Amino acid sequence: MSDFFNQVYEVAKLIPAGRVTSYGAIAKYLGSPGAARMVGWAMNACSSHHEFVPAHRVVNRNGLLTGKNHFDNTNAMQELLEAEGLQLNGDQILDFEEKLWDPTKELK
DNA sequence: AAGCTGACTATGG
DNA sequence: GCCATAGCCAGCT
Repeated sequence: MSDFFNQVYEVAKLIPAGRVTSYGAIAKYLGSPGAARMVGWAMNACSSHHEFVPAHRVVNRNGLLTGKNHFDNTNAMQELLEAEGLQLNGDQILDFEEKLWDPTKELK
């Protein structure tokens, strides 16, 4: 498996509970701004990773749960987020900017 | 082996 | 403000 995927997983696992980040933010942190799709792809392949990856804490730049379709149950993602203290309006994360955890700012 | 695909994003009409 | 287009790059068929 490529290092890119591993790095995506590594960053994803660093996201604190109750916080979220965007695909683009991770891609940028990994040095490939614009490769947000690869981050999403990495999430899709996270089942091949040996450890748990909190893919539900990664959403698109609008705070929309675009990847919920890829969970076993389409409610699983929002339920997990709500269980972590996030407020959701359907697929939309409320106060997204407050909850946003940007690796390029928080880590570095 | 070559092309298609995708859980994104930014930009232009 | 919504639709179309173009970069992005690794895995899958």
